[in-house]
Amino acid sequence: MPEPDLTLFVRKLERKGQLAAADVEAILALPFSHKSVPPATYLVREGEPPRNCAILLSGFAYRHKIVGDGGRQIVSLHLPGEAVDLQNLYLSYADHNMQTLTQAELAVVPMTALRSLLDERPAVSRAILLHMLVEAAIMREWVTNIGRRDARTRLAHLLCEFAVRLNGPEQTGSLYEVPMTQEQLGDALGLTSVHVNRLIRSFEAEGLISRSRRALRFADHPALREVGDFSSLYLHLDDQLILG
Amino acid sequence: MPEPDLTLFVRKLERKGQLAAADVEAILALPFSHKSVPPATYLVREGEPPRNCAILLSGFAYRHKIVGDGGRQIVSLHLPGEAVDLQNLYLSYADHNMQTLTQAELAVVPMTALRSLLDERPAVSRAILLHMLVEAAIMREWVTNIGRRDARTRLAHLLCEFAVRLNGPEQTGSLYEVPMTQEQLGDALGLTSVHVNRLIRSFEAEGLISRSRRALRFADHPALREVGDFSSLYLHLDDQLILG
DNA sequence: CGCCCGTTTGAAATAATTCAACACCGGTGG
DNA sequence: CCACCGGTGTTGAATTATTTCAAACGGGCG
Repeated sequence: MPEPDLTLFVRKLERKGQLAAADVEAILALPFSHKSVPPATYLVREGEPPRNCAILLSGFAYRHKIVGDGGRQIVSLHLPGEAVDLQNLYLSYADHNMQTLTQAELAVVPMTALRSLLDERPAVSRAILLHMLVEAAIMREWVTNIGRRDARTRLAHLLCEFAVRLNGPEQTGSLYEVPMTQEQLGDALGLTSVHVNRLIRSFEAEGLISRSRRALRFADHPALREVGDFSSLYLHLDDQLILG
Repeated sequence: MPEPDLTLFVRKLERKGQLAAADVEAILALPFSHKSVPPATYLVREGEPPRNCAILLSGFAYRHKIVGDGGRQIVSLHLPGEAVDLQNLYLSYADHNMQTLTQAELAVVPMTALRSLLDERPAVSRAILLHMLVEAAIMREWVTNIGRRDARTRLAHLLCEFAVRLNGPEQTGSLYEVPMTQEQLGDALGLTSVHVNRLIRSFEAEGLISRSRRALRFADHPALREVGDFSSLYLHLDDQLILG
């Protein structure tokens, strides 16, 4: 196993805003401890004060909230390379839970180190801010997806988003693994697992997707985009940091 | 009419993070043009590159997206004192629309001026970042509200949120005006205006609220919070900026 | 006065949930 | 090696929340 480090995280930030060599070094010099955790590990619990910020070196994670009647809503999904607790950076307690979806490798960075990095390096601060803006844009799309699209469209939309975030915009017909159970998909979409199941089966019956165990293939990618009312603009993939 | 200025905006930022006198001065020195606009004025349109950032001196605004079948989803509401285009600060085009809800007074600040302010003043940058974190927290709650609560709970929740954001946490039984039509409420909640109407009437019949024209009184505030599964924690009202 | 936008109400239609049972699959222990 | 187990996926039938369609009402404003 390679010595774990933060290069993946740096690369994600660099893709957005241009960082000077000194900025990159400062990030890589961040103190962290390495951790490997099983699926369904809690990284943050609602109500906790955030002491650390976990960066996903590998594996997937999700953010969720529990409502009064026990229902669960997944509010975001996180891919390898993402810093998972940035949302708590300056807040005194977490308003949501964060849990791993799969087995995952983490770099756990003390919040204080992160905060002083941001104070000292405006370029890093801008890059992080831009990253948060994109996260917010994704959340706006989720609100829209859940609020105003029917179940079929909603699911197709999420599948498209996931594929694009994972493989970039041009993964026509590609194979990928959705690391979620149908119940988790339901919790992300505001649907029941039963209904998600029926929708998946009908996508399959219509030849939009094909499956083998948990892996999923976009049999007809353009059609699925169409069904999902999907456009990747909100992901701001090509957005570069605007300066001045 | 008083000479318009940015003190309300400053005060909102100050409530969160402590700003030095020099920071406050720098914000107040921001160049802006003053504008008074009627209800339903578009401040930003999806696809536009953001050149300016409007700050609401008075009046309300909302952010929304349009889906394929013509449906509209309101993704956030904005109160006087809020900077409305911060979400586009570093993005090259807007992924949503921004529209005034009521008649409004605006301070229109050039994006470039705002960006250089942030570069020069880390404290302001932190305060803005904290403000964005709170906005994100609200959006997580909206996703949860729309995705996992039934229509009745959902509406009660939104009414509670609005009351607290407007008047602070202790406005028991207070009178306030919801500046939205029932159709707009529906678009914010992922419901139809017809259904919103029925819910409002039933709240009224149960003595939870009372109305006179557009104004609304929380006749039984604790009960409405209960119905709405509402807790104000996610608004992070008492959160102070954490340093170091 | 009359018009228009927003509200109100009812009845019929439908999308999605609920409940319940069963099948499948990979993993574990006998 | 097989048997069993728990979690996940699959399917059907009945129920329900919400939408749709349509019509009427009300009040503020030109």
